[in-house]
Amino acid sequence: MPLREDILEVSRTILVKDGFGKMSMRKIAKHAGVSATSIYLHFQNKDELLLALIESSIAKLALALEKNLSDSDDSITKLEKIAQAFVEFALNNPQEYEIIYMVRPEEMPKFPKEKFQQVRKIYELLADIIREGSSKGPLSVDKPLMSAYTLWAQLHGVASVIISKRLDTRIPTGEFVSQAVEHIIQGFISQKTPA
Amino acid sequence: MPLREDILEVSRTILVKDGFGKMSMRKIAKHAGVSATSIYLHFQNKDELLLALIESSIAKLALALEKNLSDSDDSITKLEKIAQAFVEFALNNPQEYEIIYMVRPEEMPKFPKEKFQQVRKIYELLADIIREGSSKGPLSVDKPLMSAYTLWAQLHGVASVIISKRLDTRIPTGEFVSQAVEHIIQGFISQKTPA
DNA sequence: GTATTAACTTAACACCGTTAACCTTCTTTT
DNA sequence: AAAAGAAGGTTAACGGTGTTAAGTTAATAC
Repeated sequence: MPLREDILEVSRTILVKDGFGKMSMRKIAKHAGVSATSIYLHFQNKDELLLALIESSIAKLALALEKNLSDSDDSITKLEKIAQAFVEFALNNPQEYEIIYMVRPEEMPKFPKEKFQQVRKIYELLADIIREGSSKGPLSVDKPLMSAYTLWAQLHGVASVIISKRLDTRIPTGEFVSQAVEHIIQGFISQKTPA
Repeated sequence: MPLREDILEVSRTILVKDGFGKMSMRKIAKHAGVSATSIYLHFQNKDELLLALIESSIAKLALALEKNLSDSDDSITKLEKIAQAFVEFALNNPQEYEIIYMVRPEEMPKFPKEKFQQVRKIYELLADIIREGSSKGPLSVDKPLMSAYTLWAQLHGVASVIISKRLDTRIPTGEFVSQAVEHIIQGFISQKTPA
């Protein structure tokens, strides 16, 4: 009785094991013990299936970030921990991270914007910390939401560079991550020099 | 008489116009007035063709960056200009930028590492500026090459977030880019607060 | 003038996402 | 109990993909 959830689970397994490129409808069907066309009874098309996978991966990422939040920490420590957790999640779950942030837009032309709402929760989480650190802490920031996006883009850059194997082999990954994360967080603390 | 160069040119046109996902061997062949299999006389497979395209796109990017270099500028201005040029190139040539930095590794399993050497020139260019600014300027950096990678990863993050349409619709792109770039460069100028 | 090589061809293989049409089986309605 | 419908499944097929094998044609080299 392979239903929606079974298909999703099988897909997730294949995605994590073989990556998005190898995740075909026929392969999913075979692993679910069902014909390929059956999937279309539960999902409109592959994009919709992918979307469902993205949603669950986003939830997983959000959870991983929140797990590293402690009320007793000051804003900077919070940012540091979250930044570290973000990159760690990406490196430990490259296939899932990839579909969250790296699937190319022209491959999913009708990607519904409202489904990305879930990701916004992550930005709002970042923005909240930044806002907190900005009011009663040492963070010098005037537009928290925009800064949250900047932070996120920076972290994404670090993660994606490693995942897509674009890091120079001379540079050790671990060292790069910790230096980059430290540098990025530092950028939020520093006083601006007047122009 | 479509030879290697002709195929490359046709491929480049299709890539820029329709994107990587739509760039099929058969389509290239049709536009080159040749059978699909002919391409395999000049390129081992699609990955190799793609690699050649990546190389030429990298050269184009390197040129775009160098064009914005002026000896009369101080290190910070140089970094600012290059950073701006980097993101601008990405946004103005999204398809080419995508294949340079966003093509997933599992789609090109046998990607020869030494071919990425060309990209290194770009890092070295960044590293040189950082090194210069570190010795006789206000940049506080101890590992120039690693810092170059950090800078590049951050810029890539900003570019890729926009190209892959992951930027919140509430945030205006232009403003985001300029604020993010400014913030990133600022991060290289700032004094480190002692741990 | 034979041999080699470069450039090309068609036919085919094994995949892909997706659709159409059809078949069960179980549940609900009359 | 009979009819209707929904839920879950099927096979066959369309048009696409990258790629390989085998064969052709034309020029160039000895």
